[in-house]
Amino acid sequence: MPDKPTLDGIEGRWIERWETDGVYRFAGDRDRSDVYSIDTPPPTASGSLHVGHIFSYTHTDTIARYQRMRGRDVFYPMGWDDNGLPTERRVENYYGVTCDPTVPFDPDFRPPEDPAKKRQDFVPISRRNFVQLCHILTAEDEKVFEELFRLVGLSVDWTLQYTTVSDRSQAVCQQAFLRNLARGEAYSQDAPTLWDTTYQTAVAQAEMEDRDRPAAYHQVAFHRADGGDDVVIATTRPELVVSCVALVAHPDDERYRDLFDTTVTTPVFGVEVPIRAHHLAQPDKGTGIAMICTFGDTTDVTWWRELDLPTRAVIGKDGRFAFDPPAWLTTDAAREAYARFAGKASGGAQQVMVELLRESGELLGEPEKITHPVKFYERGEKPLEIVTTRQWYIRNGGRSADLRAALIARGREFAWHPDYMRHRFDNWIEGLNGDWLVSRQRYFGPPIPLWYRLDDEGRPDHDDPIVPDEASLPIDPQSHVPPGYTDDQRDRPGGFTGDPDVFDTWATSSLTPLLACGWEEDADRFARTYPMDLRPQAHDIIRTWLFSTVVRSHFETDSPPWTNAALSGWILDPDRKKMSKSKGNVVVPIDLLQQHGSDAVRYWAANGRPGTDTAFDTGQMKVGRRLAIKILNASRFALNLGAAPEGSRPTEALDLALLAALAELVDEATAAFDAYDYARALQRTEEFFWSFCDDHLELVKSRAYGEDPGDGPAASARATLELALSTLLRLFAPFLPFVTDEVWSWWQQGSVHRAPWPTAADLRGPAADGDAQTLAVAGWVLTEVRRAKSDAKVSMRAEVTSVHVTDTAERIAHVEAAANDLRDAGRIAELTWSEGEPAVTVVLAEASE
RNA sequence: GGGGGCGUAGCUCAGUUGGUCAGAGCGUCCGGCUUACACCCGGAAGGUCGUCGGUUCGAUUCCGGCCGCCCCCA
Repeated sequence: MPDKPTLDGIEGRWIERWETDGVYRFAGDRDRSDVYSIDTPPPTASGSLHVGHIFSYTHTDTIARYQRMRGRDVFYPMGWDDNGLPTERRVENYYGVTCDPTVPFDPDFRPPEDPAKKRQDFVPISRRNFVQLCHILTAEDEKVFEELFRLVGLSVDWTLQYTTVSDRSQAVCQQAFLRNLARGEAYSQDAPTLWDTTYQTAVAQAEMEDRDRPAAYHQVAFHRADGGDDVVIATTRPELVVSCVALVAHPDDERYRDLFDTTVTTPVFGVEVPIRAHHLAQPDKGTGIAMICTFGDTTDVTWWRELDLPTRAVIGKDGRFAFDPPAWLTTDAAREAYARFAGKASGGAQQVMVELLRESGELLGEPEKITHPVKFYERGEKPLEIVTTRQWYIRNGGRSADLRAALIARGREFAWHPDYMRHRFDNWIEGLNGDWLVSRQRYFGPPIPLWYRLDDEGRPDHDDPIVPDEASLPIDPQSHVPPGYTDDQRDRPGGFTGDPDVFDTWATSSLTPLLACGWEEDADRFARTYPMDLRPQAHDIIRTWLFSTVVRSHFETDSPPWTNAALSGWILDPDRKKMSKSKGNVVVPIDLLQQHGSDAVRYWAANGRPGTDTAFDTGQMKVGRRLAIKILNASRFALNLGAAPEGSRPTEALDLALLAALAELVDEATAAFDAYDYARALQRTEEFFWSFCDDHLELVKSRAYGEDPGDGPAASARATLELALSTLLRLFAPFLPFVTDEVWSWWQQGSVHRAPWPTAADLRGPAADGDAQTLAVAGWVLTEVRRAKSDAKVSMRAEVTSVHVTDTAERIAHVEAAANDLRDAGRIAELTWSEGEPAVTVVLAEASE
C-alpha cells in the first residue's frame, strides 16, 4: 500500500495488467444461461470518436462488469463499421482520390503525396486501388479507436474484434442475402427510387431526412380542352411541368369536382393530361389542385402508382434534364422550349422554365416565397431526386401489413430501456412506405453476389439471377465467374454480367448479432451467445440499426436478436444543443480522459440514465475525480488501522448498524442494475460511501485505533471496515474500474472485476440484529454537535462539556448503543439522554487558546 | 399534422406504487490546517415542485386543458 496514493498513471498500469491477466476474456465454455452477450455497436471507423461514444459505451461497460461479477461469462466483442459511404468519403478527402471503376487497376499505385484539396482535382483511381486505400486507412483508424476505448476502461474482450468489411462479414452479408433471395424475402425491381445525385446512388427511406429549404410557389395555368377557364396550380417545381402526367385534387373538393376525368393541356408544352381525384391531394395547399410529375416527390410516386399513370421521366441519375427532347413533346415549339433547359440541373432549369412561362403568359403573378421541407439523403448536400432504376430490396413490412405486424410483435419480445423508446420502433414500422432498398451504386462494401444471363442481344435477365455456392462466399461478381461460365463470356451477348452494386452499410450492420456470435461458422459459440442479451445503441438509429437487425433476425432465426435493448441519449452542450462536429462544439475525448482521469469521465457518463440526454459537464467529472481520490484515501486509512485479528467479528452496535445499512444498499444497487438503471446504482453507492466516510469512519476511528486482544471493540471496528470496504469497492467497480482495482490489489487476491458481486446475505449474517437506525441516529447527533461548533466558529476538535439528547424511547436506545463512539467522535465529556421532543443540547467547553 | 419525452433550489438532476418528498451534488456564503484526504472537513442560505382546473381527507406524485423546450415521424 502506497504512503500517498495517487490516481496518476493508474490507467496505464491497469490496462496492461487486465490484458496480461485476460480479465475480460470470454471463456466460451458455459451454457447459454450463464453467458451474457452484448451486441456492441461497431463505431463508424471513418472520422473520430467523440464524447457521445465515451458516454454510451461506458453505460454498456458498467452493465458488462456487473454481469461479469454476477458470475456470467460475458461475451463483449468490439466491431468496427468500416464499410460504406462514410469510409469512402474519408478516403477520398484524406488521399485526394476518387473511385472510377473504368480506370484499370494499378499494382504500383501510390496515393498522392500532396493530396488535392478540391474535389475536382482528386485523382481517379481503380475500384481495386480505392478499396485497398479504404482498408489501409480504416485499419489505422481502428487502432486509434481501440487505444481510446482501452483508455476508457471498456472491459471488451479485444480478441473478439470484427470489422464489417472483413471477408467473414462480407460472406455473412452475402449469405444472409442469398437466403433472403431463396425464400423470396429479397427481390429486385425497376422502380422509382430516391436518388442522391451527388453520390450517384439510390438511398433508402431510413436514410432520408427532411430539411427546411426556401422555395417559391409558382402559379401556373393549365388550359381546359373545352375552352373553359384555365386551371391554375401552385408548384414549387415549375421545371417539372414537362414531366407532368396529370393534375390531381381531393375527391371532395367542390371547386374541381366537375373537372375530374376531363383533360387539360400543359403550359408551354401543350401536352394533354387528365385531371384526377385522390385523397392525398390537399385542398388547403396552394390552389388545392396539384400537378403530378414523374417524379417530383414521393407523393408523386404514390399517385403515379395508385392512379396508374404513365411515366414521363426527364431527370437523369446526374440530376440533369436529358439532352434529347422527350418523345411526348410532339410540336416543334415544345421541343424548342425544352431545348432551352435540356442538360441543366433543376435550379437552372427552373429559371429557364419560369422565363418560358412568363413569355407565354402562363405564369400568373409573382412567385410566392415559402419555406418547406425538402427530402435529403442524410449525408447529402443536394435534394433527392426520384429516378427509376433497378434496385434490390429486402422485405421489411413496407408493402405487407402482415410482416409489419410480425415485426412489431418482435419488438415486444425483448425489453426496452427505457420502455417508451418502443414507440419509435412501432411508429417507424407503421410509417414505412416501401421495402428496404439495400443496393447502392458505390464501391466499398460487400458486392451483391449475383450474375445475370445476357440474351443474344446482350440484355440481362434480372428475373433469374445466377447465384454462387454458399461455400464460395464472399464473391465479387465483377471478378469471379459464375458456375458454368468462363471469363471470356463476361458482358458478351449470350454470356453473363456481374451485378455492379454493393450492399448498403446497414445490410451488414443489421447482421451484427449473427456476425459476432458466429452464425453458420461456429455453431458452438452461436448456441452459447445467441440471441444476445443486450443491444446498446443510440436512440436516433432505432429506425435503421435496431429495426433492420430485428428484420434480419426475424428472417434468419425466427427470433428477436436480443432480450434487451438499451437506448442511450445525446450529449448536449451547456446550451442544450446536441454536440456535433458541424456545430463546432465537440470536445476531444482523449483530452478529457487525460485531464480528468478515466474513472472521473466514466463517473460523469454513468450518471446519465438510459435514454436521457445529458449535459456535457466537466464539473461532474471533477466530482468523479474527487470520489476516486476519496476512495483511495478512505481505503488507505481504513486498512491502515490494522487488520482485524483472525476470527474477530463485528460486535458493536454501530458496526452492526453499518452492515445492516450496507445490506440494504446492496439490494438496491442490485435491483437497479437488474433493471439496467446503472445510474441509480452509482448514485446510491456514492451517497452511502460519502456518509460512510463522514459519519461512520469518524465515529469509529478512535475505537479502531485502540488495541484489544482480538474480540473487543477495536477488532469489531476493523472487521467491519474490511467487510464494508470490500463491499463498497465491488459496488463501485463497474463505474470506477481503475481506482477500485488499485485499492483491491492492496489487500485482496485477483482482480476486483472478477470478484463476486456482493449479496445482502453476505452482510446480513455478520450484521446479526444490527439496526441501520443506530447509525442514522448517531449521525443526527453528530451533525447537531458539529452544527454547534460551526455556529460557535470553533474547530471540530473543540471540546464539548456536555450533550443532552431528547427523543423517543426507541431512538434514545440507539443513542445509548452508540454512546461511546459518539463521545469520542464529538469530543464530548458528558453525553446524556432522556425521552422527549427530538432535540440535541450542546454545551461547548470554554475556548482554550 | 401524428407519436414521444421533459418542465422540481442560480446550474445539473433524484424523487419506485399520492400521506416527514420538498431532496442531492455543483455553485454561493460562513467557518475549520480535525495526525485518511485542503484534490479536505463542518455548517448555512436558496424552491408557491411550469400554469389552470379535476379526483381525493390530502397531489410534485393520478386525470384533463393551457404555456414552454426537445426528439422522432409525416
